[in-house]
Amino acid sequence: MPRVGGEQRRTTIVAEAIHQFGRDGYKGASLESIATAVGVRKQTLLYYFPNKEALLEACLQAAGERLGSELSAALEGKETYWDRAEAVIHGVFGLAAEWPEFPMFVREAARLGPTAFDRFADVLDPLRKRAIEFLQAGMDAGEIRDQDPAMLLFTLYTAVVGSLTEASVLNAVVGSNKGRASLRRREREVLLFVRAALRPASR
Amino acid sequence: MPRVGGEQRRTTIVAEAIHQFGRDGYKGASLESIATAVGVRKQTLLYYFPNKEALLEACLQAAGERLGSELSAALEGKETYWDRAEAVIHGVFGLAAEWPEFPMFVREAARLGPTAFDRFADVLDPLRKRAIEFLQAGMDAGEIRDQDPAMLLFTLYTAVVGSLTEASVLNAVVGSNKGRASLRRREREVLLFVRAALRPASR
DNA sequence: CGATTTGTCTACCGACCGGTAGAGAGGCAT
DNA sequence: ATGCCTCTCTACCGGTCGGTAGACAAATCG
Repeated sequence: MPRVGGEQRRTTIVAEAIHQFGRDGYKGASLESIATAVGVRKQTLLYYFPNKEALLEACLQAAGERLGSELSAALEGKETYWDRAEAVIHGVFGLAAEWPEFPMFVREAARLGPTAFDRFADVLDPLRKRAIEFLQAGMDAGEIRDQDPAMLLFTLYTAVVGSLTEASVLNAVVGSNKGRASLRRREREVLLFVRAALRPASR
Repeated sequence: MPRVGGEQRRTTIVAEAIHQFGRDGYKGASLESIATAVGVRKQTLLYYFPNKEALLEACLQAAGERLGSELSAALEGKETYWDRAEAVIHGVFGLAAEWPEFPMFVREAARLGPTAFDRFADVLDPLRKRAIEFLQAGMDAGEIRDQDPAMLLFTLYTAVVGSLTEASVLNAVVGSNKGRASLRRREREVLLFVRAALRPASR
């Protein structure tokens, strides 16, 4: 009976839960299989989290914080409009490379409805606000094509997350999407796409 | 005991199953609840489809055929590059307007893995091939920014489906996403975005 | 009209899932 | 050493799910 103890157990359980919630969906992932993967009995898991929903909320919180710190670090020192946009996209793709289940988990969180998703989005709200201000400023300066900045941010989100999560579609449309090479290719494609979409009408 | 009989029962069951698979996911939707919604017992449903997976396959087939015929009709008579691209996007948004669970079901199908998704994609393969040829021709003619046509098609897919399915994200980023007005707004945004992304570098 | 096919039902089963109750083992402070 | 707190476990429960067996009625056909 290995006694790993409090906080560490908690975080490994959350990490595994994010993995399985992302892979199998909230309903599809069972407490039993999450516990087994961690090397512990289901009841041990229920000692740390009173029920499945509480575990989900901990996962949402943790995922939000992780993405937030990742993006904050990526934005460090980036000044121009394009540098910052590229840093965000590159940061998300980097996170996806080392943690493939993360994008799938975020999408599952969105699927579960606004109540669940807000738990994730609230952590990122400062970044969201900054992003919208930044896009608006870029438009005012004529560096970015004029449009609704919030809708633009949403469209950018769907393009990035979509290209990270729709592996089956990629397979059907393009073929061969395994491994890091495909990920890099998709990142490049999204970067080109976004650059083209941000570019003002006449430059 | 109303005896609706063969084919009609089948199609109403498939329609309801697409609805619930899209809303609750494949695992989350139970045969019981699908049957009840149709107004029939679970065992009647199992009379038409030997098991849950067979029901899913019928749904994938039906969804593919429906989308295929929708898009074929939308493309009728459209000649220019932009007209055709716009017709496809407008067609998909139109289908989403009258059948809100359809995009969610497609995304769920993609989540279930390539095996399941291919059942849906195979029906659309002729359209996929035509789309890639069309994009390539547009690039050769200098009407569309030069890039990998297959990857471009994938990115367009993610932008359209994402903006139709990520309602929770839209809510968190923009606020107010209920009703047809929001759908029209998203269609307009996707159209602008895609137009900007397709536009050649110098015009 | 009787037989067969088609469609719907009741009854039930084994597996699994989320969650409860509570025992017991190691670490820590007194 | 004793007692307490933290952590992990075994045992079990009620509910749900996918699926089987088979009765039975309506439609169809000879």
